[in-house]
Amino acid sequence: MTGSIKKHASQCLVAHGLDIFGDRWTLLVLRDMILYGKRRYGEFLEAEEAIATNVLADRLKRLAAEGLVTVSKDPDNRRSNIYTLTDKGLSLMPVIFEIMKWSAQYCDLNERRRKLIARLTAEPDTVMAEIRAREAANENPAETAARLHLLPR
Amino acid sequence: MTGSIKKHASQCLVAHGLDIFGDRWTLLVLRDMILYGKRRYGEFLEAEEAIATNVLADRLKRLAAEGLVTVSKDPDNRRSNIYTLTDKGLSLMPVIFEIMKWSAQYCDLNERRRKLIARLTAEPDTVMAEIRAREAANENPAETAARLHLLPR
DNA sequence: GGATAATGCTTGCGAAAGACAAGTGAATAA
DNA sequence: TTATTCACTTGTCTTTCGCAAGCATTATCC
Repeated sequence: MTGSIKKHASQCLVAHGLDIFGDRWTLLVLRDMILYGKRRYGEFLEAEEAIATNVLADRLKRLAAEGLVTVSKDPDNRRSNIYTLTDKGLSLMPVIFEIMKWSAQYCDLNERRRKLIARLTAEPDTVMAEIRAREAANENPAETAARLHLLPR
Repeated sequence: MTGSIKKHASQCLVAHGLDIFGDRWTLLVLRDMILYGKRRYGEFLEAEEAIATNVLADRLKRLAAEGLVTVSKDPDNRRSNIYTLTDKGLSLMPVIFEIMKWSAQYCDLNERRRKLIARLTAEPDTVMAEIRAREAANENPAETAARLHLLPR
């Protein structure tokens, strides 16, 4: 493993969360899975933030070790792993939504994003249900993002 | 400055938030301010997670640069700076609450904490209003934490 | 009023983690 | 059966972190 990231060994609930996803990359991988339905190594590499390959491999291992994702082989292509969100991973949706809502207060938003934020604010439970339904259905990323209006542009 | 932490230079709202508080320490400092009402360098050093002095100095500078806190001199002790949350800093309360609620799902909680989480879930707006009121009143940390039942034990 | 202590940092250094480029091995495609 | 794709791993360099020590300013003690 590339790194082992020292844990805070703290009783605090905030610190416990940060032990698991409090670094520069883990939440971005989870964002790709939750918002965009990405499930493959190569898909995560396409993100505009350009995570390094070794760091991505490390974070995926860690996410699996923490039980936020499960790993399986793609039955149609045995080179390819498929990373699937567990309930524990999906339950981070509210954290990600609140980060988005916070940022939205201090950024210029285009129409699309304004609508998305409005929806996350007005009916978060509906959005979460949609995302859970998509996970259950194994829909492909492009369709998903478009259908759920989660794309940034 | 100790570090300058490379930014993601991303359009994404999640990435934008992480550019500001997506490291191992920033949110813990904000937790100390928001939950416990801490306002001085020395108080932050007392946290059980034991932040390094240079990292703390760096994060406080950064928080000020991002407009999440303001810095002033303590009128009663001119050695001491006072770090005060701005509205932008206080508006991170929902993010911190959601992290706590997420962790709470996967940790054993004592009675005190269970009550706190129940309250954060049932009436977050009331808790946020109390915290804002405390900020406005400049109450001291020990009193605050006790009165608002925010202490971990 | 001079020594001592408290406070809030800064500095220096070794260690850990990250960024980048290149390489590897298994599976698939041509 | 050769080439290519995919998912990593490895190696090297740079950045950040952790720790101990030092320093400047203000306050306190005698």
